[in-house]
Amino acid sequence: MFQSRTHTCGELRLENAGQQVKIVGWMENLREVGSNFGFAVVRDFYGTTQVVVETEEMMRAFKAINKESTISVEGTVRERASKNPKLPTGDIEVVPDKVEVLGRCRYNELPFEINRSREADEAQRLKYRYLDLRNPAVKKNIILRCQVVAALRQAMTEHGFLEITTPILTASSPEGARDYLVPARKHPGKFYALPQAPQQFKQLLMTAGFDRYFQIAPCFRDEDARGDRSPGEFYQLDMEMAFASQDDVFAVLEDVLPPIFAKYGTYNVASSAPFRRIPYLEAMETYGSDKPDLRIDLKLQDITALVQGTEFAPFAPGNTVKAVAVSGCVLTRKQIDKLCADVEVQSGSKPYWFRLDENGELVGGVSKFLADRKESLVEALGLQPNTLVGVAAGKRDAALKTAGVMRKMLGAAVPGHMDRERYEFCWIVDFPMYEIGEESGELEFCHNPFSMPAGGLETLLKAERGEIDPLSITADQYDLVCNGVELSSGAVRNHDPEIMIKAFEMVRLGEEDVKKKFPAMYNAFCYGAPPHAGIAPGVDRMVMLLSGEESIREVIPFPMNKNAQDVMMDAPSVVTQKQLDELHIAITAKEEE
RNA sequence: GGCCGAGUGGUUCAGUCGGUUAGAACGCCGGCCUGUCACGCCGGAGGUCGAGGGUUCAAGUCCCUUCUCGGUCGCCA
Repeated sequence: MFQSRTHTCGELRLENAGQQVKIVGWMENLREVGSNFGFAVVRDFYGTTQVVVETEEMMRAFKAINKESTISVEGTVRERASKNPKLPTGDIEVVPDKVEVLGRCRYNELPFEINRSREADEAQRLKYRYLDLRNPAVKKNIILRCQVVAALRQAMTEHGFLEITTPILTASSPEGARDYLVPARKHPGKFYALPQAPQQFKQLLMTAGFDRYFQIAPCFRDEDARGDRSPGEFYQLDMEMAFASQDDVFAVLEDVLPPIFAKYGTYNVASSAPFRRIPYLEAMETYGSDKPDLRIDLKLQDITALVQGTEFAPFAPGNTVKAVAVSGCVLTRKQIDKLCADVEVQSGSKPYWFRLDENGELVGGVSKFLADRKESLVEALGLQPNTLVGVAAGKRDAALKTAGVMRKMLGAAVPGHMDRERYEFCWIVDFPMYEIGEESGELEFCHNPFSMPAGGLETLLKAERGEIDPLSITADQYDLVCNGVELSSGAVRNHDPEIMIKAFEMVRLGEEDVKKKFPAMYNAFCYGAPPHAGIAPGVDRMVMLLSGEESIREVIPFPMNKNAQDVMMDAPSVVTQKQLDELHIAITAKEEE
């Protein structure tokens, strides 16, 4: 029977010298320094401890153990003859009198070296995630995640929020992303869906009279992955407040997040309340993005009027032309070309540039088309010698996007324009309620139909009477952005069935559609609902920002790969015909196995 | 689904203009070594160059097809 350890591998210090101890863990390494003399390293969750091997018998015992086997070592703590100041346990070693294998590693060659697993092929890391996670450098992100989640729970609880769990098996929702469907055995032909978010449940909780709700909520969406978006499932700090305004929601997060970012983040500096609020249209106009990185000091300027009448086709009338001027530009011609190529990949449109050189001459890129209007450009953009000007031209949306990508890349590439070592939060507010759909060419909801239109029913009635442009209606909807990462979307909800129906009528839908699409919520709101508002910051993305990782998979304990496969568990996988029969499922087409 | 990149011993990579027996580091195995801590030194094993087809006297290298992985866009309120 296993007898417990007396100490962990991170625990022993000089004052333990002379004590009889038992440590357990994985055998990380055996360094043979002499004949029948060497050092074994034992690693557990808490750290590593050196075991000194000085007898022929012990050397034989240790050499017989494959690395990464779990072992127990009983022996005496001794002060080291040569200490290692880099290790917490570097002052001592354990002189063993008994070593025992607890779980043998049957392989003497591993898929990768544990301490270098981060350099290994990602497919291998995911397949052997339990080995990858033995690496302290990999494990630390998961530990950070636990600490952040615990801190969020504590802070939300202290603010009077109740954590309430909501169903995982629920109804398919017609809005937003693709659902994960679960066939219902007892109801042939019918399906549950995994929730894309607890959106409707939390609004129902408000209607039920819970004043402040939160949940570290799993969300499921069947959409393709990104570097910062894991396929399949992710976690949100989902929250909702009754009898609350936009300001109330902002106040809570402005109170909850900065201390956690400052404490657990790589940078230790976070914006303090209140965060900057930037209207959506202003963000697009000034930063070319609805998730601007405010650590970069560059802003976009509109030069459409200034470039009229040039020979350059992209500057032709009807196109929008945006510029971003970067002073003190040290980039070489080659670096500029590379950067432009990267911008084109990310934005989908080709960017242009010109430069005011050291002598104040207009040179490079599209400068030859602009020579005749140098003065006005220099004045309008406030150009100093040695300034690079990135230019984006095209249809308004595309030009803004391209200029925004360029702003981000130039800010990162040219020294002096980005203060990296901080967390810079902002709210993006006043999102448009409606847009003209690209396919339909008609008015559609821009984001989600649950948001309260600014001004409520009155605004919608004005639009209906033709007194205002429906496209000018904004929603009480907001995004939380940090360092160019969209952490979260939230809104003041539309809790009034009358306004809800009117909002739907604007897009040629009506009461029946509302009832059909959101029966529970519509019915509930007919029984008296409180005005309420909420938000749901992504936990994975927060931990990503805090850890400084570029890939979201580094902060998820068991991530799926890009194609939404779990290569460790082999999911998704085929199931038996019996299971299919019980679920009334027939496979109509299947790839060859 | 589109575009870009990658795929070479267990792992990470190099491989020039198509030309001798495909190299290195780490890991593994064996030997030496009494204070290492990424221990060191000597030696050794280990490769269908992702798969299939083509061009050629000759293909890791060039062409076509395909698979896998990553990035990106579409998509994701």
